[in-house]
Amino acid sequence: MIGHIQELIENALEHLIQREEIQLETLPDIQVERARNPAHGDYAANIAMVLQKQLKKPPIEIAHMIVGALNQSKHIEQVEAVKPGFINFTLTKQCRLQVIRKIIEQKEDFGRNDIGKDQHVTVEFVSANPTGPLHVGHGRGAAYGSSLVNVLKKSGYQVHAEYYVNDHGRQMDILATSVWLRYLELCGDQLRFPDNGYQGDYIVNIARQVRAKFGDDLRVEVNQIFDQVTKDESQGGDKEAHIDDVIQNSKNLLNDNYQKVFKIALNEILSGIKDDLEDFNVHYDEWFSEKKLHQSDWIDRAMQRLKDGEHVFKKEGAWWFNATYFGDDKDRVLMRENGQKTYFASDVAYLLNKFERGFDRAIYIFGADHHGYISRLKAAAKALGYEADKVDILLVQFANLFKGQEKLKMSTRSGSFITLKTLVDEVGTDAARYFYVMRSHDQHLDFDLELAKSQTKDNPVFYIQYAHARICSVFRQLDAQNMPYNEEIGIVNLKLLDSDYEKALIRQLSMYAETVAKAAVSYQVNTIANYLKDLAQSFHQFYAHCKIQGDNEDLRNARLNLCSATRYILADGLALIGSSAPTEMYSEDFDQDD
RNA sequence: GCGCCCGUAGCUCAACUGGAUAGAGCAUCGCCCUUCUAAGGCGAGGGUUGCAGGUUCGAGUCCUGCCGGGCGCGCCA
Repeated sequence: MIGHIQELIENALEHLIQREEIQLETLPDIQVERARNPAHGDYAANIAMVLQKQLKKPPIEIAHMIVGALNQSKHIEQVEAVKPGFINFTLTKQCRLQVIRKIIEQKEDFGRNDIGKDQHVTVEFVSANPTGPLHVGHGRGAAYGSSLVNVLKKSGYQVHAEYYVNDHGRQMDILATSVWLRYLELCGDQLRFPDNGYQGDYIVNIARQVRAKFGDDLRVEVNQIFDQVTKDESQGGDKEAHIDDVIQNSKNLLNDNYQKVFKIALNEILSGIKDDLEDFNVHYDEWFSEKKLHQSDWIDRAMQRLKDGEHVFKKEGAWWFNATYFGDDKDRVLMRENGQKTYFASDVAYLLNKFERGFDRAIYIFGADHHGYISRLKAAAKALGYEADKVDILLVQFANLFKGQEKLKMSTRSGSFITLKTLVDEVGTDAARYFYVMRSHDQHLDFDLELAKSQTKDNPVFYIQYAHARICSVFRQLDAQNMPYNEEIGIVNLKLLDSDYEKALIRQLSMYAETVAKAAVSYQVNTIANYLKDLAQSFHQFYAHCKIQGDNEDLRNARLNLCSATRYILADGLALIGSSAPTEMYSEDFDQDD
C-alpha cells in the first residue's frame, strides 16, 4: 500500500512539472508512513514539507497542489492536505477489511516478505565454550539469535544458524584435566584440586561416567601429576602456570587415554548444551567445530591469504596481523612465539570459511563484553578481501535476574551461576523466550522471574497467550451453542465490523507484515514482542465490548473471521520469538468451577 | 586515560529510524461479573525526554561539550 501511495504522489509531481506549475531537477525520495493518530487517516506523506525549500512556497500550499494533481485510486477514499503540510490518506473500508480475508487465506504464510530474496546469511550465536552448562547469561543470546533467525527466514532470507564449538585449546585441556582429577578422587585418591580447575558438580558427574567406562584403568600414582609443577595461587604461586603444568603432566601420564577422557568430557557437555537449547526451542543447522579448522588447512589458508595481502608481520618471534591498518586500535597476534595459533587465528579462518561457503553476509551475536571483537573481525574481513559491512556484529546486553524486588546476584567465577536449564524449569520456555527478547537486544534487561510465572495481565506472555486461548475457547463452544461458523458468510459481511474496537483490532492486524519486515531490517526482534502485546490488548478490548456468539448470523460470522485472523497472527508472532500458542490456559491455582 | 553502549512518568519500558497533542504496563485512586475464561475491561492523576548549546520547515531521535550508569581495552579462551 505504501508503494501504491508513493506511486500516486510521484505521478502527481510529474503532472505538476509537465504543467509547469512547479520546477524540480530530480524527484525527491517520497516518504510515506503509517499515520500514528487514526484521526490522520491511514497513511501520511511529508513530501510538501521536504519540498518547501526547493519550491520556496508554504508547505500547505504545495500539499494542496499535490492533492489536486493526484490520480483517482480505488483503494483510497479520502486525501487531505492538513496543517503544517502533511498529506493524509484514508483507505476505503473495503481495502482496510481485506487484511482479514488475506490472513485467513494465507494462514502462516501471511506476513512473509521478500526483503531477503536470494540472500544467504549465516547467523552465529551462543557459541559458548563447551566447558560447562549454559547459564542464564547465554540464554539471552540464544533467545535473540534464534528469534532473529526466524524473523529473517520469514523475510525471505536463506538462513544458516551456526554454533561455533570451541573444542580446541587450553580451556578444553583444563576441562579434561579437571574431569580426570575428579575421577581419581572417585577412585579414592587424595589430591589438591587446582584453583583454576572447573569446580562445578557437573565435572564430578562426568568423572563418574569415565569411571563407569574405564574402571580403575586410568589411575596413576597421584604424586606424579604434581611432580615439579609451579605452585598454585593459594600456595603463593601462579594459578595459570600451575594448571598448565598439571595439564602437561596429565597428558604425559595418560598418553592415548588423555584423548579419551577429553572426548568424553567434550561430548557430555556438548550434548548437555544441545539438549538445553532444544528444550529452549533453539535449533541449529550446524555445530561448527573449531578443531576441524585446525585439522583441515583452513587456518593456514587464512594466514596465507593475509600474508599474500601483506597484512602480516613478524615481531618478537610472533606473527601479527596489522589490524590497525584497517581501523582496529591494536595489531593482533595470529601465532605466538611458541608456535601456537591464537584464538583470533581461528576466528579469521572461520570467517574466511563462511565467505567461501558462499554466504552474502555473516551475522554474529556476541555478549556485550565482546564488543572489542567488532573492529578486529571487520578488519579481518577487509584484509581477506571482503567488505566490512558484510559482517554484522550484534551485541546482546546482560540481563539482570530479579525475584520480585530482589536482584539475584550471580558470579560466573565461583560457579554459583544459574543455569539456563534451571531457568527454563522454573518459568518455562514460553515465558523465558519472551522475556529475553522483549527489550531491544542492545539494552539492559530486567528479568523478573516472579512476573514471568504469574498468571495475570501484568505478565505479557500470559496476556498474549490468554488472548489466543480465549479465541480457541470461543470456537470450541460454537457447536454446543448451535452456532455454526461459516467463513464465507463472514467474509461477505466484514463490513459489519464497524465499532471502534473492531476497527482498532483490524488496524493492528494490518500492521503485522510491516512489523516483521522492520524487525528483519533493523534486527530489532523486540518489536515483534511489543506488537504482540498491543495486538493482544486490542483483542481483549474487542472481546470485552463485542459479543461474538450472537444471534445475528452475519455479524457473528464476520466477528468469528476477525477472531480467526487474530488467532493466526498471535500464533505466528509467538512462533517467531520461540513461544507457543496454547489453545487453553491451565493453572494449578485456578479452579475451573469457580 | 582511550573506545563502545545507555540516560524518556515514582518503577519497567514504547515511540514505525527526523514528523502532527511523547504512549503502554506496574504502583496510587475510582468503576464494571444473572452475559463467549473478571485469568478480563473502563476511567483519573502523573513529563522542561539527564544538562547546555548546535543543525532545519520540524529533534526524544542527528552533531558538539558536560553530568551520571554499564562494559571493554592480554602472545587469555
